[in-house]
Amino acid sequence: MNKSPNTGHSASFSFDVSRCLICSVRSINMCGSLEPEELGRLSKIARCETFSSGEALFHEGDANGSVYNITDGAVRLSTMLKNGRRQVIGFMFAGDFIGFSGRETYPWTGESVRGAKVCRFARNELARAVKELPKIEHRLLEMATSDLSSAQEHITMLGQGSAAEKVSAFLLMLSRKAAVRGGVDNPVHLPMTREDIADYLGLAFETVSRCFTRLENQGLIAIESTRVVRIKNFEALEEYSEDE
Amino acid sequence: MNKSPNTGHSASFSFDVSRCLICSVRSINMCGSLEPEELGRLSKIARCETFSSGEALFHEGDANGSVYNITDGAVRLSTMLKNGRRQVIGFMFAGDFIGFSGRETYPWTGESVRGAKVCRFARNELARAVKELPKIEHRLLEMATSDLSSAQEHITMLGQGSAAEKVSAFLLMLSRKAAVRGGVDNPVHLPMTREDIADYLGLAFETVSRCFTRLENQGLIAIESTRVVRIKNFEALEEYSEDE
DNA sequence: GTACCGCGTTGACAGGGGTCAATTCCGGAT
DNA sequence: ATCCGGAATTGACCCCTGTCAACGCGGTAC
Repeated sequence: MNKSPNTGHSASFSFDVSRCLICSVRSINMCGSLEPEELGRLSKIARCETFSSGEALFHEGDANGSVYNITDGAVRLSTMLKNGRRQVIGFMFAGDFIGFSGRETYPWTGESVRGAKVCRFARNELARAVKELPKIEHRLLEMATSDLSSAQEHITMLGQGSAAEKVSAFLLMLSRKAAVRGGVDNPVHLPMTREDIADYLGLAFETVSRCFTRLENQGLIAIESTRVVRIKNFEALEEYSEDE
Repeated sequence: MNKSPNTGHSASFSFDVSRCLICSVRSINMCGSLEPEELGRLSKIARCETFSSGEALFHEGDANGSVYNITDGAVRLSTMLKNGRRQVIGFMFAGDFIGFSGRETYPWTGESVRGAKVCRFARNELARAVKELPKIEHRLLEMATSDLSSAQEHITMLGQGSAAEKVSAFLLMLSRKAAVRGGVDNPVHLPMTREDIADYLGLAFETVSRCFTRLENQGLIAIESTRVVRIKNFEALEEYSEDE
């Protein structure tokens, strides 16, 4: 049930500002608020790291020492409950920021899903940079506000509707998020397993699987492969996920 | 099902800084970061308002013009779904801030629960004040981060466990929140209805009612009155709400 | 005091989804 | 190409919880 292999090793190296200037997700993340010369200040304390499939960036309960900008791939945030069940709090993609937590230890475990690249900052070093560049704080507030909206959508997804409605809403959300970061929105790519989706939606993984099959039989989606789903009827799927 | 009477009228008046200095929740809200002389700048743009039971502060879809500091009572944030169901996003109490949303319109309806007092700020005026007093932005980021933690707890509550586990977790959360804002933690006061709790936890209100009865029969709580519940066995209730 | 109405409780029943189990599929390694 | 193990699918069954319904309680207005 618990599965954080933490195998392999992550490469880690700092880099100069030129790498930041060509960063494909800069405009939508924390650094987007800065001028090129200000970016230099940040790039000095950034460390680039690569995580292989399933590898943990940090574990729930570890000292909360770093924050992360995801530049490629996907990261799953989850928390283990006393009863052995797992709740997936969210999936973070390129452009997302991980680290909004005031606690001394991480409240969740962050694991790469089929590989991820990140920019890591030591908390205290970022705090120092923020004092020199208050713009960053403004941008961080915008991003925290956006995360809060996502969490509230997640709440609505969990609280309301049948299993099929939840799965429909999940597919539409992934499609929308892919579009926001400049990807293709229709053949939806699912880097995570059925069990990951189930733990995100508060369902059993068998139920998630059954819902995919049912949605396909009803002609709303086409399962091109296990991890690629084409939405054939957006309106019907949206009606199906009759939320908000 | 839809119930936003919006009856009665709210008193509204601005006030001088002396009211702020004696504000009982100042230390835990947005204004807590400011020195008395800085507080004067904020107090100039604050408007004090009182809402009677069930009255709406604002409706989902209204122009997002104001933000609120709650100084007394409780406010319910909720969203209506296409299928006619309602999801309660959260209950906000004295010291809490309402307004973390970057959208042009409110994504939820805010209604007082058995009366509430608030400090209202026009969004654009607050934004101007923030530019002069960047400390406020720092404090707002802390508060948004805290809200995000609450939302993630809510997600865990919704995704995992039986109805009784959810209700147990809810009672413990209310107890904890009351303690944080300086109230009594044990006879837990419930300003909201069973239906409000149900819509918060993604349950039917009959199920919530049955859970209360069952927890009482098992000796974990005592229902002193409909809106007052005494926790008789914290450990057992925590074990029961076997989350996190 | 009394009548009323919203809120809460309790009961009966049916269905959705969790659980357990067997089988198939797919992707990566040899 | 073949093998292997984890992931996904599908089936059977039962329990939890949603739904519908009736009833009781408590506070408010008159």
